[in-house]
Amino acid sequence: MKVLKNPSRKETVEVIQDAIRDGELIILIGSLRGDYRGRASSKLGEGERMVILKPDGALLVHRPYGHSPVNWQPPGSRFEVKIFKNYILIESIRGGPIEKIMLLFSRVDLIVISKLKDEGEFSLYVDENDIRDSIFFEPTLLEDGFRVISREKRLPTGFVDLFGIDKNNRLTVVEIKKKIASKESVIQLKRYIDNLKLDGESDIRGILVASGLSKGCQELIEALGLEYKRVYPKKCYEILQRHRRGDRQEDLSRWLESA
Amino acid sequence: MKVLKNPSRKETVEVIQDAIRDGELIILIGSLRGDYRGRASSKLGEGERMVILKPDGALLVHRPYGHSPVNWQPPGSRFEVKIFKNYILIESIRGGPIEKIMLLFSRVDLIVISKLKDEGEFSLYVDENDIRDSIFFEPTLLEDGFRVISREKRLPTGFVDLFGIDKNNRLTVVEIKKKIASKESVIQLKRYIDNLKLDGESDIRGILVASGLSKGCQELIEALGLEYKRVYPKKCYEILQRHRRGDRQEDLSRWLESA
DNA sequence: TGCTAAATCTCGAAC
DNA sequence: GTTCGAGGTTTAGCA
Repeated sequence: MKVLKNPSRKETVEVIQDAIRDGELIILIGSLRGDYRGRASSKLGEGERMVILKPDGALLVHRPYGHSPVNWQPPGSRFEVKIFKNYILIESIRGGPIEKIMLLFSRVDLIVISKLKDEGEFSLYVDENDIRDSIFFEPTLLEDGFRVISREKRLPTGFVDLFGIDKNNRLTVVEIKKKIASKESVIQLKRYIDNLKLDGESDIRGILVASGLSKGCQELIEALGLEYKRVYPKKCYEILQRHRRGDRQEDLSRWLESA
Repeated sequence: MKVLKNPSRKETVEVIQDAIRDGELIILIGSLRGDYRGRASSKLGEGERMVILKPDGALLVHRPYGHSPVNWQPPGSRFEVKIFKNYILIESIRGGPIEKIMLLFSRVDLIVISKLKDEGEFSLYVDENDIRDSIFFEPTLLEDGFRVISREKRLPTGFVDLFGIDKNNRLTVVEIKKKIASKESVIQLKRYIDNLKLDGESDIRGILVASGLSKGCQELIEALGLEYKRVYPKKCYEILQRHRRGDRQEDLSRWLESA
């Protein structure tokens, strides 16, 4: 971690160039003007802002207010830093579509250089239980006329996520995957159905529920006489909010332990 | 500008609370976990990130990569900072829709507090000169059959943006505003026309060009016998791109002088 | 205030 | 690499 207050122009350029080479995050605070040319075009007059240069090439210019950066460049862009007259000039060039941002600092008040190590997992929260429960609460999410018999039904080869009856009174087995379902999931669903058939049931539907299918899954599903139903995490979450309104007491200590 | 390296927990809380009260921008670098509940729900595991708290209530959690913040809160949210066990806890609550972010810092490496003064103008696509030039290049943008006589014609009371002749050979004065035109603009246009009438001209059209009118302007325009033509910044930009293709050579020095 | 349409949308996955 | 779809989309413009 390196912090420089009121650095000289020479210092500024050197430190930034070094940091870019070393893959570090750079934060600048100072007074600058901005110019952008690309898909659109914009001009930004002189003012005090913070500028972030990320190791992956992303660039952000943030004013002291607002959610969104006033100017930016996506990851993959290339930085150039140099002294231009009495200014520090930072350019960011993107390759396709060709776009260019120029930032002209009349003053740099602060530079922060920092190598951030961030491997924490991020999950937009809908896990398989949530999807299962949202179908339980609103079966039309899966199909009109579907009725749930049980959640988490035990079979010799594992647990069936959902077990129910469709509007034509056919037994239906539902396998749920959070994101993209693999062929493995399809085969597992088939295995459950075969299991139940050995138990004497004959006419059983199998539905794979997921927010997507990996390559070749659709063909396999059809070949095995199964079905696929896409569900949207966002929609599931909305259903859960409607039905779980009461019991959503968040406990900070529990979060601490779980994470 | 205040910079604290490896502040104590007590120090951290105090400094942040003071900065929030004083309407300052806060930058934090440290290791943290995050939790979000609202329209959706997300969990973010431990990792090193930068967190920005803006005076207007906006919150941004940025990983060392990517354009978008991994967690955020829009302006208008309320911050709370406190010590929780061995952690620093920052909460941000939004009022509608009700959303909440919890950030749990296991370590704060750096705090930067800064009052940024930023009144620079931001213009996307075009400024008034650009609109004027795009009408010059493609007069049909204003009206079929319109011909430009001069840009920036001087009058006793100021500069007329555009001066020309319409398809019926009537003299036409054009006043250009970039965004929403105010009543002041309408009155100014009327003043120009009265000026020209004193010079002997009798039949003069006045057209106000803008991308919108403020409340009550339309009535005033009609009352004074003037006209309004809406132009779209994006459309102007496309016209300029077509006509300025050759001389788009950007000259840094010129930018410096113009801004 | 609530809806609709555009965005320098971004981001990720499929083709 | 290009295209397509979803998003805590965000944001601006209007009714």
